[in-house]
Amino acid sequence: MGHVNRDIEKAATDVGQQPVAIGRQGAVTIYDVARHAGVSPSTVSRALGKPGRISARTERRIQDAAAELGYRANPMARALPTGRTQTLGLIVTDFTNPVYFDLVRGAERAAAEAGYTMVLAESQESGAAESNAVERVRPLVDGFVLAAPRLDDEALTAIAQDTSLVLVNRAVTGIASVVVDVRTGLSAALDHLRAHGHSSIGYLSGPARSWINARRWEVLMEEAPRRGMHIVEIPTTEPTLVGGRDALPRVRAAGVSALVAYNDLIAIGLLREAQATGLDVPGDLSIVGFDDIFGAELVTPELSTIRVPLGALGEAAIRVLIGRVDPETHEPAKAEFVPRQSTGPARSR
Amino acid sequence: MGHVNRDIEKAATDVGQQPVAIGRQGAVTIYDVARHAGVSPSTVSRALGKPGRISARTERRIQDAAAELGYRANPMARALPTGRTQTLGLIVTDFTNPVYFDLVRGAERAAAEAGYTMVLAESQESGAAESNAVERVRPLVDGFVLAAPRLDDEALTAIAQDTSLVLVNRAVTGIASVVVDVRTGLSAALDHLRAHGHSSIGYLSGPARSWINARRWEVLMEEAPRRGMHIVEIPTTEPTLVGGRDALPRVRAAGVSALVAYNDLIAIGLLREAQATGLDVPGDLSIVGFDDIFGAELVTPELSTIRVPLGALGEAAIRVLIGRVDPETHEPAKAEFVPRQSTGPARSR
DNA sequence: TTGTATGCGTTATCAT
DNA sequence: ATGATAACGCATACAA
Repeated sequence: MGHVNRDIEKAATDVGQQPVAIGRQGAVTIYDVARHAGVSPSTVSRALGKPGRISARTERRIQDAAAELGYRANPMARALPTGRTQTLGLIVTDFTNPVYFDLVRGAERAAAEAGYTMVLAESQESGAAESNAVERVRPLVDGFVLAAPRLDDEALTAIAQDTSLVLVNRAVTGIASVVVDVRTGLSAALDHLRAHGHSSIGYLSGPARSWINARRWEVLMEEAPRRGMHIVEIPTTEPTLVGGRDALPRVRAAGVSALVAYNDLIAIGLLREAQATGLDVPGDLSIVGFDDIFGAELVTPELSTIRVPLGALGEAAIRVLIGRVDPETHEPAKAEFVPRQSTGPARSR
Repeated sequence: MGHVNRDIEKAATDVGQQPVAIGRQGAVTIYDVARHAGVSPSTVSRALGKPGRISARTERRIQDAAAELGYRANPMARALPTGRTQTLGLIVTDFTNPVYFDLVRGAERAAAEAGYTMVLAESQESGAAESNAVERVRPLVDGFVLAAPRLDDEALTAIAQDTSLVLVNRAVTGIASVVVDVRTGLSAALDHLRAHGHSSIGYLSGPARSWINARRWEVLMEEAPRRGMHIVEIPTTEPTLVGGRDALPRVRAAGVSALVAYNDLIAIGLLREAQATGLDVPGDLSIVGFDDIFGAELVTPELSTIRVPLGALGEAAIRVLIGRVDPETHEPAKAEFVPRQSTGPARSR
């Protein structure tokens, strides 16, 4: 699959030995810097650790020596006595789900800004794979973020007991979490649909084990009747394009004129399948997505959706994790309805 | 932004102390396991390290003890004597660029499969940010993958000198790299366009510093004339939707009937802008994208594009990095033309 | 086969 | 203000 030269790791000796990946063998240590600056290793450690506590003169000398020798601290060696790795973890269920793009970016930026490095893991579908990912990541981070975990409360609580953990889009008592307030967005969407004459709508639901799915449905159940609208839950097989596509028969059977989907993927899948079978969107069917992922405004008609500030969410999760933000006082970000072209007047039939 | 309870790190004592993220303080070590199993620490180390080299009986006993105590090796402590962290890095220019989704996933899977964990970093645009990312990641990984680096050959060579490095979509003498063969895909696209009567086409180019951009243009320059087609390079401001959108005036001025874009983002940006100004695609303009990202078949008309096997590419990069695959013998993956709806007969005008 | 001793690079606790 | 020294948890060379 690749080509071109193979990287040869230069051994300490001149004879090339292991062509394998090796950390850094001839790295310069604080001992080298100490010798070069004519001080003791511990002084070097202090000078580079907290620039306040030693004489300005020797501090300069040490910094110069470090720069000259190209000294870079060994994070592993540092982690041993301190117990902190300056590394944070992020575990998502599916990389290729566009929902996570901005979340990952937001998290990575916040982490980098605070001097942390991100380790990333994917937990596929199952709780088992999620457990694996957790166990693999846990030992080498100072804490981690779990996005939309499928693990149950008990398992999560156990994890949080000896590792700092922040949940995204999932609330468990006793565990820090960052969630989005979807009520305003959902309400706006319902108002919009009602204004267009829709009185009976369907909710294309997400995974049964998903906390936010339950939350969204819950809010819908409260807000729709309040507006004199009927609402039914229409299950999907998976929260993807094909899940949306496969739901069309059930949607037609349900006889609703408008839909709110668990996410944009489902919404788009349904939209395209509906068009493929000759339905007009929004003429015959109004569709509202959720998340506002990349691609939502690429489809024709552009997808009306409830935008979730994913980037901000990822950022917030990291901030909470490193203690820069008190989750108690900070108020939840709000999802916002974005009307586009996939919603319109209900056709009387 | 968040809410709900704050995670409290349980100190070794019963009195809660630091509410901050701390690695793992009361962790069980090989000493605990050794005591529990009635052997020496080194025996434990061996039993857990290479299950072959000690008596089967004591090995069992040790494994049981480890399991009972919930022992998990400390990667940092292990990394110190061995010099290897069992961690691999991946640096991309932009997380939210859909091109990387599959690349990241492929890489993460290959890494996980081989027992490695991935650390991820984003290098924004500039070479400076890329350097930062490299320096931040480098010390804690056994090696890393750099996707479409903006750094110059010299800088890359310097990095590769003391860290294992694999380049994706960039070739530098002396550094391992994984690239895709675009000639077949490009040729197929040109054949397709010529068959539809296009004789003059434009190439919407990517970043000037991009190696693959140069490569693609090069191949186009060879293959188009060979088919009796004219080809012109049409620069874009950035490899994004807006870059494609902004290129429309130049496209019209160039008077070409078909375009090949540096990537799908540019292609889609142009496609939508063309439609917005009343042009018909493919009636007035045929457009071919590059990469086949998520979203390429979401637009109307669906985008014809040259598919790059990103997932396989990420996987291959990791395999090369950990030495599972010899980049010399493995032959490059081939890009493949995927005709869809954005290409069609040239309208005589 | 198993135990003992030493070192990995750094921070932290003592002295000085 | 600075220097010696002991951990941190694990791997390994050597001894038994």
